[in-house]
Amino acid sequence: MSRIRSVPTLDDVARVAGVSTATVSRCLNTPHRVVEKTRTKVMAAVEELGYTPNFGARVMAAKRTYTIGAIIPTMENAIFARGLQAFQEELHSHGYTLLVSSSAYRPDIEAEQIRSLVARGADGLLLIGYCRDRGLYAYLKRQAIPTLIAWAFSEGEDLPCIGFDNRASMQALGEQVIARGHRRIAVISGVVAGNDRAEGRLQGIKDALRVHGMDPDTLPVIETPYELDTGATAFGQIMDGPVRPTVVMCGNDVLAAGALKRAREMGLNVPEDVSITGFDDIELARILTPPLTTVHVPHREMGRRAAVELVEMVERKGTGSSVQLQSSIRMRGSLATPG
Amino acid sequence: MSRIRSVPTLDDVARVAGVSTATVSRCLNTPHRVVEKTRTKVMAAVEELGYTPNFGARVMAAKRTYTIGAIIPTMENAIFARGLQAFQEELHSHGYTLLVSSSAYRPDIEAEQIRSLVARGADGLLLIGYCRDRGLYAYLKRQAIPTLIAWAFSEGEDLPCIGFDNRASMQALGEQVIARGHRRIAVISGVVAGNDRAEGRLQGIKDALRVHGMDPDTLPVIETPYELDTGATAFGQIMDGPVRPTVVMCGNDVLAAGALKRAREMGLNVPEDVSITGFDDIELARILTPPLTTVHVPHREMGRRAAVELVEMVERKGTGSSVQLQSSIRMRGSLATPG
DNA sequence: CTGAAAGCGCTTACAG
DNA sequence: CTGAAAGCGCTTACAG
Repeated sequence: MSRIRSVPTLDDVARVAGVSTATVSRCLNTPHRVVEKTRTKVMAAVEELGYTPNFGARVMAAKRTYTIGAIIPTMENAIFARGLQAFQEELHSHGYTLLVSSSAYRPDIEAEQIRSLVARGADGLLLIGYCRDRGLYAYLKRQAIPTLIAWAFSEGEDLPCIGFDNRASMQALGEQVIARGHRRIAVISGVVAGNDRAEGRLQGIKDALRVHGMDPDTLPVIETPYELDTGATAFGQIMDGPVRPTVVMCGNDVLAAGALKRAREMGLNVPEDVSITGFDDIELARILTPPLTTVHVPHREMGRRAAVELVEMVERKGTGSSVQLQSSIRMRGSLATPG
Repeated sequence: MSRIRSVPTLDDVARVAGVSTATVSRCLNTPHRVVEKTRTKVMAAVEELGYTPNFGARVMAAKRTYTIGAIIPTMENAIFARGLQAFQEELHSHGYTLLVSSSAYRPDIEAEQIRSLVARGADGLLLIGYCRDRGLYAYLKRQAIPTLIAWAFSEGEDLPCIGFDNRASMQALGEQVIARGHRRIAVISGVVAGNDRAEGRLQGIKDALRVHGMDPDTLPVIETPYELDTGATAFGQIMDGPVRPTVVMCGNDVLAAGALKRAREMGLNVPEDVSITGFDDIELARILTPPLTTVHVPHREMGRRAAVELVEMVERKGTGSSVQLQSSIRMRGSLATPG
């Protein structure tokens, strides 16, 4: 069969340079172990042929890809964007390439993507949150692939994590809300099933109620995907209900932005008629009118440290250690004392 | 490298199942060509060992990855997020996996990532816009890797593209602005160097001026990266200048949002004191106060069709055809007739 | 410093 | 339907 010689191989380079493939390989990977004269010759051949190493072959022979895989629930809103960008920048400075996939919050797709990334020889993996099938963890363990969990912090898990305490953070915000005199509180939560961050945030609000002697079981909660429109719809439902709350606490800033939008459409003034709070402090929060009271999360810091930690795990073959970051409350115009 | 030893290979499966590696491979890739009984036996062994094919080896032997690579300039703001999500969904329905990298608008990083994705055996590539080194195009051609350009439309290029005419779209908006009576126009543009979309949009505004007999050379333009804060800063500079414009046209919605924010901080009312326009119609545009007049781009449609087109190119080995999509203007509260 | 050769884990004509 | 074997393109002990 006639071979199409359009893509040059190591062999071609070796032939053109008049050396062995071993020498070419050395020129590319450990240039200091080849004498200058040979190296010059080889590099000229590389240049002439426009040679690029075949990654698959390289991975197979060397068992090392300098690739880190990350799977995030969504690319659509800005929740993960900032942190991921910092993650990538830090990885890049250590010589690693980041490959990203988004699972659309679907566990089955996430599982598929994990396997795909592992099979592609990812040296390490970044995953969001803890909630997933036990089998998947067993798989990761068997493949012995360094894995770090981000955007969540929890003691006593098998895998190291880097993040903050979603529950305690939201509780702190809840207590501030109550301290300002709010008693009729409603919640627009993210979908809790399979999402430990959303679950934690919801529980945090309930914790705050308990602390103040209120009954968490009567708290009105609407669960909905993290989208502007669903946030708007949920807000409408709540405000059309029999008992209007004085504050609507949202599971994240995107939901809160949707709520704010609907409030405006309904002719309600925020915060005079109703207060609204968010979570994450994405850029959006500062440019809304009024700006959003929310929980600030150190996204960039989290991304950067996740990269440092994961590279450490990959290179030192260590098990990694968990890092807890602090969140903080940003008081802005969308929260006031109830009128 | 204890990791390597513990991961089961095709050989292990073959041994456990008592068949040849060829048969195991067939069970995995072309199951209908293996009798049921053998297949059951093999699949049991696969299950028992928790076998996952080594991707590198597979790529090398089969020359096919069912992977599409995409490199976008940024993940930080929502410009590409929606379209990319649709791209991924459509690819997934065709059995392909998407791998994404972000170049931070840096040509050197983009080049590196293109080579990395190609070396990793990507079956096809999605790139944003046309501006890049000729050598890179030569490389892609030599590697014979199907490549589609998105977010831009231009006739007579080597590679097929899917997108809209950035220049004509912005011209249309510019003409509307002028038709409303604006004569003192200022522009906050994205960085034009290496960004044909930003360049096209800027030219579009100048085209509009020409059509109305105005001099494009006296148009005040500030070029700045696509960020909220830079948009805000640029807006401040413009409004602190000697001649205040009646309208500030921005290169995209993110810049416009920043401008709007600074306007508020300066105590200026939009659109009474000054009008502001954007481009892209990302979600943000609708929730700002006032909502943004902008150019609507069919992001999801673009992403979806890009996927269809690229899969076609990969599977039919065709050269692909270009698709031009229509943008449209969204008139909202941020634009009014000058007071 | 350099080369011959084994091996990485898979797929796929080619026989049987 | 199934197996033996060549080959994909690279890396890396092992010799020399």
